[in-house]
Amino acid sequence: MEQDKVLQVFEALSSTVRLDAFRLLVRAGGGGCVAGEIAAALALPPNNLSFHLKALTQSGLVTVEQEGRFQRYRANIRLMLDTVAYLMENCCGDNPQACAELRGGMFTLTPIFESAQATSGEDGAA
Amino acid sequence: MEQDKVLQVFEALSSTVRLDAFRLLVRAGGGGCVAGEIAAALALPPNNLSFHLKALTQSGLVTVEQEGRFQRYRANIRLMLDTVAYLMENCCGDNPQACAELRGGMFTLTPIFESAQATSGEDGAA
DNA sequence: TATACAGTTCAATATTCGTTGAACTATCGT
DNA sequence: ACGATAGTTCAACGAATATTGAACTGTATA
Repeated sequence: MEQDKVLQVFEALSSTVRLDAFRLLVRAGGGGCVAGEIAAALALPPNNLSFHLKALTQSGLVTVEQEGRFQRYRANIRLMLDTVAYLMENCCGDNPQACAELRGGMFTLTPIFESAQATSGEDGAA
Repeated sequence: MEQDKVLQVFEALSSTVRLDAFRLLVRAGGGGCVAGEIAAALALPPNNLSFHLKALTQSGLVTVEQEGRFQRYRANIRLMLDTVAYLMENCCGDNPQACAELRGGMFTLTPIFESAQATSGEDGAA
């Protein structure tokens, strides 16, 4: 995963309306939501929502699919998890014990690392 | 976890220098880094770094501890994971099977939910 | 084809953010 | 106490962001 992409993701999530919209789509799951549903849920004028949805889409955090005259948006959970994996790369210099301590035993991140590095193939993988 | 806090976290991570600084601190683990080390690693003037470190600190993503005339910064991994948990709340309407599909089988998030809801005690948990 | 509906695009404005240089505070070594 | 080191704070300027209203594109329906 490139840093530019990661920055776009974080910037996308650093606005109230985009954060709300994304969380709504996360809750909606694979079914996603149509733009109008999001606008209603967030009580936003359509042009403003469109602006934010565009940012979310360009970041890759959401996908759009046309459905008649509707636009159906869906959360890209995978990208979000890849982003977290990017943040955690070489956490604690890859010392698992020190890392567990720092996390307060929250949950093991190892599966994230493995998956992320296998799929996004970071830098040295090639 | 409150939305305001989450927004601060994402805004903190949506700048190149803050993202770099945070990742450096993640790699450094519990030992953290002194401001000068970060400035050297990132090739930034101290006043500019100070500006960004302040934002990171205010978001809670990093902590500071004075050490003689140095300031030692450490990543708050826990907050970052809590933030991810906030994003994933009620993912796919809490349908684990649909959720696993959406994630592309990346890794199970259940431990995140449990931990996050147990500690931050969100809204409907009670 | 004409009308309504669903969303997007555009221009303008106000606000916020990031960088720079200068001055400042606090600590260490002598 | 003095100078040097480590960092922070402040003011100012340019760049980027968010919101609004108006006009626009495309799809459905009569």
